[in-house]
Amino acid sequence: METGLEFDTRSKLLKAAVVQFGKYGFAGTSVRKIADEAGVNHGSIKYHYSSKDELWRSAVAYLYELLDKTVHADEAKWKDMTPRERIINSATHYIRFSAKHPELSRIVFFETMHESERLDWLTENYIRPYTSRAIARTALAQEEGVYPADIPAMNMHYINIAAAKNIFLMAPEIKRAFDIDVFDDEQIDAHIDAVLKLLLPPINHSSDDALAKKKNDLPNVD
Amino acid sequence: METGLEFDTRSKLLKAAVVQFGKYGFAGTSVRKIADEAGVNHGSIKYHYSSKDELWRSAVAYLYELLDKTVHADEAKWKDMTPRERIINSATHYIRFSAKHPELSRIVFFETMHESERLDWLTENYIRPYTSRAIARTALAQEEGVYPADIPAMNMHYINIAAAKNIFLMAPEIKRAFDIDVFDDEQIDAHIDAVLKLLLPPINHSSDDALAKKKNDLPNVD
DNA sequence: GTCTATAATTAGATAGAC
DNA sequence: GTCTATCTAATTATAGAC
Repeated sequence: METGLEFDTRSKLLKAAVVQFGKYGFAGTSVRKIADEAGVNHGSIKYHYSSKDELWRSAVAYLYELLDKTVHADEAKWKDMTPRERIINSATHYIRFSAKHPELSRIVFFETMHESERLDWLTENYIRPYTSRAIARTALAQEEGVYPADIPAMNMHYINIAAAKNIFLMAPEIKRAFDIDVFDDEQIDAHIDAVLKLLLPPINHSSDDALAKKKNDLPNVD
Repeated sequence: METGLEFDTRSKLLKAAVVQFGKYGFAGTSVRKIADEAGVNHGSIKYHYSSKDELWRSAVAYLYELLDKTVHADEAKWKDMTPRERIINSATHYIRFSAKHPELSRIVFFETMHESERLDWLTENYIRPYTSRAIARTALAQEEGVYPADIPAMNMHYINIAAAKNIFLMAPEIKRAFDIDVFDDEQIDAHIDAVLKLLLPPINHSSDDALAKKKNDLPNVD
C-alpha cells in the first residue's frame, strides 16, 4: 500500500499519529507511544512538530485532505450524472473512505463528545465548512426528489453519515461479538448496498436494475 | 429530576462518573476529577469502589439497566400491537433514551475504537447479549415485512441505531457548527419523525396518518 | 466512612550532546 | 536531524489518622 508516508521520520510520525489518535483519542495517546510505533526517538517529535497538539492537528489535516480527494474524485463526471447517480457516487466513495480510513471519524468522535479548544479548531476549520456543503447537497437532493422532502436536511445528513460509517467505527465490537470483519471487501460491498437500499427511496424494479449496473461502474477508492 | 443518585457519597460518585466517563472516556477521565465533581474526597473512591476500573464498570452497569428499563417499558403492550407499531414503539423509546442519556453510547464508543480488557468485559456482559436480541428483533421485523427483507439484519441494525443516536453523540459539534441544540424537545421529536420516515418504508398516506396518531400516544421517557 | 499524606508511575516538554 | 537525560506536573493507588 502506497500512502506517501513511509519515507522520513516526519512522515513516520504522522502515520503513527493517525493510527494511535484514531484508536485512543487525544487523551489516551502518548507521544512516546507514537514515537515507539514510528520506530523513532520521542525527542524527534519536538523537532518535527512543536507539541502533541500540533501533531494531532497535522494528523487531522492529513486525513481531511485524503477525504476531500476521495469523495470528490469523480466530481468532474457529476455533470453527466442524474441527481440520483451523483448521490450514489458520492455515498459509495464516502463509505469506501470510511472503511479505508476509519481513523478520521474516530478522531472526530473522540473530540465531539465534549467542549475543548481542539473542538473549536476542528469545527471552524473542517466540520463547519465540510458539513455545511454536505447539508446543502442533501437539501438539493431533496429538492431534486432523490431524498424525501419532508425531513430536515440536518437530520437527514447526520442520519446518512452515521448509517454509512457506524459499522466501521464499531469494527472491534462487531468482530468480538459476532466474529464479522466489516473491513472485508464483501462486507464493504454489502454495506454499500444496504445503505443505498435503505436511504434512497426505491423507484421501481427496472430503475433499480439500472442503479445496480451504474454502481458497478464506480471505481474503487485507493 | 429524580434519578435516585443524589443521596449518599457512593451515588454521587456514580453519577459524576457517568458524566465524566461519558464526556472524556476512560483514559481522559481522572478519578480526582470525578471526586471533585461529586464534591467528595478522592480517597472515598477507594472505599466505595476498589479502583477506577470498578467505578467505570459500575457506571456502565447502571446505564445499561436504565436502557433496559426504558426500551422495554411498554413490552407488556407489544402483544396488542402490530409489528410495525412495536418497531415504532421501541425506536421511539430508544431515541428518547439516547437523548436523555447520551453517556451510554458515548462510553461504548470510546471503548469500541480499540481492543482492551474493558471491551472484552463490555462485549461479553452487555454488547453481545443486547445486540444479539436487537438483531433478532430486526430480522423478525424483516420477516414480518416491516423492514425491507433484502438487507442483512446486522447491517440494518447498526444503521438503525446509528441513525437514532448520532446527532445526540455529536451534540457539541452541532451546537458549535450550526447553533442547534439537539436536546431541545422539538428537536428530539423532529428527529424521531425523521428516523421513522427514513427507515420504515412508507405504506401509503392513510396509514401514515394512523402512524402519526399512534406515535403521539406514546408516553415520554422519564 | 471520610479525609490527609504520600508512594510509584507516567506523561509532555525541554536542554544539550553529537 | 536524532538521541539521551532530565524536569515538572499529573495520575492511580495506598497507608493510616480520625
